Amino acid sequence: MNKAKIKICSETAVDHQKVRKVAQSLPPENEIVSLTETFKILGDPTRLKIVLALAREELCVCDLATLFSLSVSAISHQLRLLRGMKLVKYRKVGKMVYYSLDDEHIGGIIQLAHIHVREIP
Amino acid sequence: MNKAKIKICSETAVDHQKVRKVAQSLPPENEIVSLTETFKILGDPTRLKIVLALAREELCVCDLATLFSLSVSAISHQLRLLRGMKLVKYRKVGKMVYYSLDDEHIGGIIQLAHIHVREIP
DNA sequence: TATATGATTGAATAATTGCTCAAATGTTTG
DNA sequence: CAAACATTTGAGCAATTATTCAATCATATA
Repeated sequence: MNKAKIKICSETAVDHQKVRKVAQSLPPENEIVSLTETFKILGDPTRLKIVLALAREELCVCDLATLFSLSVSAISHQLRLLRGMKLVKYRKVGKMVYYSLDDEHIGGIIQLAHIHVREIP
Repeated sequence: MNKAKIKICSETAVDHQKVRKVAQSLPPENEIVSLTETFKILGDPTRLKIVLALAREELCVCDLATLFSLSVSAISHQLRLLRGMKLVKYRKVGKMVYYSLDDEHIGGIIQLAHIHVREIP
């Protein structure tokens, strides 16, 4: 019931056939939203750095805070988001919590994007 | 001169050797920022849909507005950002402006992320 | 030339977000 | 048990942002 035709442009400007064809070829809305959530979580320097660091070494919250000169709280907040997206896992050892990457794909996605940005100049 | 040691955690908690090692292995700051900009621009449903649509067909602003039931203005604003990132190119034909994808990598990045989100359940 | 139309732009607004600060948890150890 | 410490959490705040609205630009055509 959301598919009602809303008139946005004059009929002459819109190529309805093309529009319909493209509409059918797009992924479903829920997949698009999941995709954007994946990209969004990598779209912040702090979080991306955390992911890159954890891809190399298992680190505790203090290590990450020191590494990026940020407060422990700020790191912890971001780790919570990364946990929510199941991108990182953790291991408790006494008071300390060691985080590491928990995703096989994210590394490849970042690597591909890295190739991309290197070619931009 | 920004490397000054800021004390964040007690010395015992931080594994300075590991931190130093990871710090050296990370990409330079400017590349990280470029990476986040790439991910950020894909991290919005409207923009991602535009990119996905333009990857399939060359479309005018009205086509896109109709396709996603959004105002021409909203689409145009987003297209401006995509132009700024050189992800789309355009072709003027009279009053109309036809947009299409202008990047070889973005498709692969989205495709890889798509595989990722499909495996999440 | 005047009008209509596709597109762009700038200002305004509401929503989101990343960080700080303060307080709370959980665990170790004196 | 109390103090210290690593971490988490929630509230608050400043900055960013996606959309709308109104105005403007550019082109076609009547």
